[in-house]
Amino acid sequence: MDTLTLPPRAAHVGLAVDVAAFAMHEGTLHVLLVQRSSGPHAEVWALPGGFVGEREQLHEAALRELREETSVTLEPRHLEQFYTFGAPGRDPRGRIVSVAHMAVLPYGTVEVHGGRGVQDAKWFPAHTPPPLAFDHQEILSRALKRLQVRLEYAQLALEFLPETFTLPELQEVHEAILARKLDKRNFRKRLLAQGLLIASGERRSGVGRPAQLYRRVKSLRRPQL
Amino acid sequence: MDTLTLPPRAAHVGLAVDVAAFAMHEGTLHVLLVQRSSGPHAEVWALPGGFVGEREQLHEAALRELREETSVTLEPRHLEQFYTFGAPGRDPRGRIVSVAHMAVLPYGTVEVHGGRGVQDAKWFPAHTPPPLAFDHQEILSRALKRLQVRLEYAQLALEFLPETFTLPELQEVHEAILARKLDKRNFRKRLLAQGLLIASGERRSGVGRPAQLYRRVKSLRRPQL
DNA sequence: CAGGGTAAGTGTATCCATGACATAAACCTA
DNA sequence: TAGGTTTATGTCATGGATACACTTACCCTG
Repeated sequence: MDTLTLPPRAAHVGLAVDVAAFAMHEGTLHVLLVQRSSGPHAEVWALPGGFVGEREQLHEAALRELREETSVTLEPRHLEQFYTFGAPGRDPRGRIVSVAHMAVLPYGTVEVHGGRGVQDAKWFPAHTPPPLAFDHQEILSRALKRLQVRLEYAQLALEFLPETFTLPELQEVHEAILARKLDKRNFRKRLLAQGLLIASGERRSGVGRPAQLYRRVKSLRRPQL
Repeated sequence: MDTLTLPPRAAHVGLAVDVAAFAMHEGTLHVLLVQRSSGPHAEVWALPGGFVGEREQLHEAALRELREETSVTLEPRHLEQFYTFGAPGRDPRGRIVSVAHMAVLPYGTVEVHGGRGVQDAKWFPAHTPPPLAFDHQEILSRALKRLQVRLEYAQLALEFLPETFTLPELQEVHEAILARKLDKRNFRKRLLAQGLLIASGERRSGVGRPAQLYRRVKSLRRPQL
């Protein structure tokens, strides 16, 4: 019983991770997808993912697959396991169980190209993705729901933005995730009341009145990851 | 690519389930534990659990292990996957990843005895368990937290009780899970306002004024399981 | 059968968070 | 300098949560 001794019926269960990685792009929430080049569902778009190494943490596997398949180099600002999908038959190759993760990449991280085993990698609008391989549509739906829930704790929305940002920009992030419009005045009230933001120097010279720039406060308490 | 072809480095990852099963007993929240009879951590108490079969749903494996190891025959009123633990080294036998589940058993389900591979099975106070094998203390802590969160949706507390129950009994369940006292009047107000309970005939002749009996309303909408 | 013990049951006032809503201020450009 | 465009701001009504003390109903015992 010292080295691994599994019952024979359990020996062929494969363990994988899949990652729904989100980022803001032109005011819309986007999700990172890869186009499969081989295996089942070739040519079809799918969430980045793959098998977990023998000595690998689950979240490490998620990060590795994200980098290998999409050439995204930046560290995700947030990475969170949210559900494990294990229905028999979800993968035609055999019994494969996938620990699904939700990730947030900072604004503007959109330069991706296919890597190992995939022919392309691109951002798609998260609420209206193309047809997806396997049960990835369900995984994506659950990831979106989790993202929306996490938004209540409000810290997470900041991870989509650069270090300094305006309140309208932050509101745009919330609206893109929730897929609905919010009231400007109430949004400001609520966000500023939380005391997570501090103002700095003015900026944003575009059209109309310039907007105040904010940055996030030091970080009083860390949310449960 | 038709039969399972995994990269060699992933071949020896074992997939297991563990179950934190809760029930009310004498006014205290209890968790069901088994005493291991062999393997690592023999003699030590642990959450019921074991390996997932090749053609088995995850929640089916959880139910099966619960029955096999503890002789609990009743259906859990609630079963929910809540986190997957996969740190290398969490099990000395090798790389074993465990999909952890939280279950609620109805009130009074206390007749258990050890089954396959365990020498005993007993209920313990959930907030003050004995030393546990592997990382089961952490799994139990997370299960408790999830149970507390689910309490907000308030349906779940009813699953701990028999079909008819009094408001003080329901309050006792909430207090046992949250590990703090609640105000009687506010509790009634809140619970009755939800419209999930309907009164029936009076009863409960014990000491003091008799308490009104309630039962849960049909079930308007099913919570996400 | 009366009084004491015990637990169930009830109402009000306050506070805080949320949502609806319209106008003024700052900058840019033509 | 006038018009366009976007940021910024305050009030009122509503609903939910919290704090808090006394009355009612039944049982048991003397």
